Amino acid sequence: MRTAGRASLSDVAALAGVSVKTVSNVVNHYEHVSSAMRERVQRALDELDYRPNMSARHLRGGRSGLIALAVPELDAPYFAELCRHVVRAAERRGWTVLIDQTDGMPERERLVIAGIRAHLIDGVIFSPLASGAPELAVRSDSTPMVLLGERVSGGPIDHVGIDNVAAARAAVDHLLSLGRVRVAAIGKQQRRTAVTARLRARGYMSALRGRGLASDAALVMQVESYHRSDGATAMAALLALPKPPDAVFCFNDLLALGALRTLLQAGVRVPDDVALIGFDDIEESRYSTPTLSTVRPDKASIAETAVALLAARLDEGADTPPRGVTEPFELVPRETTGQRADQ
Amino acid sequence: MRTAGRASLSDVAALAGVSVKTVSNVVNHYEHVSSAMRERVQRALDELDYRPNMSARHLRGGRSGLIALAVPELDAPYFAELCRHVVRAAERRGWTVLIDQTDGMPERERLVIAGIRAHLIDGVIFSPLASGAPELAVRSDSTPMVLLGERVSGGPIDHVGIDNVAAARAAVDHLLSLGRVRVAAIGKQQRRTAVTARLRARGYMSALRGRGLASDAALVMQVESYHRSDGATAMAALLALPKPPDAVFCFNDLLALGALRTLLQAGVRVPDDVALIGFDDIEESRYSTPTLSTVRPDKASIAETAVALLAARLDEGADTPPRGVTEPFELVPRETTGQRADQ
DNA sequence: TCCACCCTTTACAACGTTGTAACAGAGGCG
DNA sequence: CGCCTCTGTTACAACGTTGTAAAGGGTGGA
Repeated sequence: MRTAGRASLSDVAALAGVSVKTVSNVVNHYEHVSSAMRERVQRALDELDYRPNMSARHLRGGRSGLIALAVPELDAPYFAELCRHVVRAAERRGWTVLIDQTDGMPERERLVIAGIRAHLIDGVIFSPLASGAPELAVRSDSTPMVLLGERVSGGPIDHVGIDNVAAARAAVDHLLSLGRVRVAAIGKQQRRTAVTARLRARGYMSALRGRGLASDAALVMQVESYHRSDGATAMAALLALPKPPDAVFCFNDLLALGALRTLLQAGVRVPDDVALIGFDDIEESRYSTPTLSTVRPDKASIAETAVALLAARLDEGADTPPRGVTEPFELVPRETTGQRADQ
Repeated sequence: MRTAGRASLSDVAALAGVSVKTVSNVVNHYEHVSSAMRERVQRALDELDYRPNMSARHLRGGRSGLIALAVPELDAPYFAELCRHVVRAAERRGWTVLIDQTDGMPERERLVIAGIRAHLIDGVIFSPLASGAPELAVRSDSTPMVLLGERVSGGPIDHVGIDNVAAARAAVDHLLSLGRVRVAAIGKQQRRTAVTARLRARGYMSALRGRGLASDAALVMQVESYHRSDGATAMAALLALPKPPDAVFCFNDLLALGALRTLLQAGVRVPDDVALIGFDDIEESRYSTPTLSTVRPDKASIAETAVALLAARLDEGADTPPRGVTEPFELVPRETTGQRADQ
């Protein structure tokens, strides 16, 4: 037990006085091994503290037991929470997760799409930010990939996501149901590839139309990225308007929490003067004051489905048609839309 | 370019009509290859979209290019932010990071210590929660390991951390400098292995003594873990005391943000009635209302040092004496200790 | 008694890569 | 002209593992 885990099957075989294959059979719980032999080999295994060499197994067997999770930022709470679930779900299937952090940079995402880790990973779960259908369509690498987020139309790639239009509509409709009439939105994006932003914007417009309200372009704030600081800045701009909004829908919780900070600092009462709702239901939203209303996608379920799709794809090969799964979401009213404090 | 990345060196060699080793030489930019040959091989490489097989390289060369980061929880903001930095620092050295999530469970940490990933990773960066010196002392696996956190006395393991006693003392002293006289602490732990908690408690006591104040056991709150909910619960208990505190030092920011929620919900004014300070400086602390005073360890520097120590250990082997690095920290006063709003 | 079958163990090859050594050929020098 | 050195290319082996096939020995039925 003292020696380091550097012994190979042949070392163990030599010590036990048997063939390499017999040791391998014991390690892999092959059925037809006499119990005497099993015991003898096991003693040698223990004495040398044998650990299988994963690279050799992979080389022989073709699978590495590794999957990659490629996300923009690990420290964005939504992705941190998602990552936790993915690691757990992967673990249940005997997979280990390695991390690719793209920062949403086109070049980094291009590498993920091109399969920079081919021959290392069995598959990749990819949450694109800067890449859309065109970038994904030219993908030549054959490593199984599951996309998180929107469906890439026509692409042969499995994906899992939620109905962003419906979810955004539900959020905005919740604000409208409070009687608010000037509902702003924070989170519009310039980039062509920002599909999710576009869908949530569409849901926002749809909710307004549904109540017969005209939309006001001045109330739709564009942001560079989806951090607290972007939300804070956008909210400040909204407050500076001649006719500021009486409610704000933020495309994610971080934006909303940044906006909340600006509102409270400016002495605006939330929700009395301005109601607020976010998107993602990160843990933090349950502890802000006031607590943040939001839309909750089922992250555990998304993670589990993504890993399951990867597993299925791995078993089937690339021939079966791509699958798309839409996971449910839930409206979570809290104090920023007038809910009582009991969470 | 169409075909998937499944071609091997020998496929390329066959296409180019040369030996396998020549292709290998081209791939590895070996010096003595004629430019005509180089070009011919490159064409074949491109045509077949060759990607090196990492497992084969690892098997041959002994290194995998993978390191593990073993942390309790990825979705605790401190670890999420740290993880981001570790991934970046590793990337700079050509390493990929895979994640082990221990949940702070003894059994899971035992596996990390035992080297569950031996022969897969080149090294591991480990942030233990449930394991102390005894558990680490019996480590038999020889995979290089860098500990995040406290020094394991006498152990042969590199580590990087901060001076927790001094940092906690600085935090509490900051509260005392505001004239507070009943300073509570949230974050004490029962478990023997909770070294960090013990050191921060020691810093707390030391700061009180430094100002000639007696410590009151009723003001030191024990918690199960370091989540927002633990902080909220502990704060509620403190408020229920006959003589509640006028300041609270929380052993991390999450506890503090939970406590803050309880305070505000109870109508306590912060910092007027109760001042509050946390530890970690997670991004969230800059956006709560009021913003949270805290102690900032240099996470980027901790991550970089950890990876550098791993690299050094990998080059040197296990023979050189273990290194310990203490990274600096910084007191960050914000609104919960009366700082103005300009962050 | 012989053959067929099963149980147990083994030898061999192959996965893809690269270090080592070796080879052929060209050029320089005595 | 022969030896040496250098360039460019190659064959081979080995990293550790496991599937395949095959061998030795035993058992049971015909």
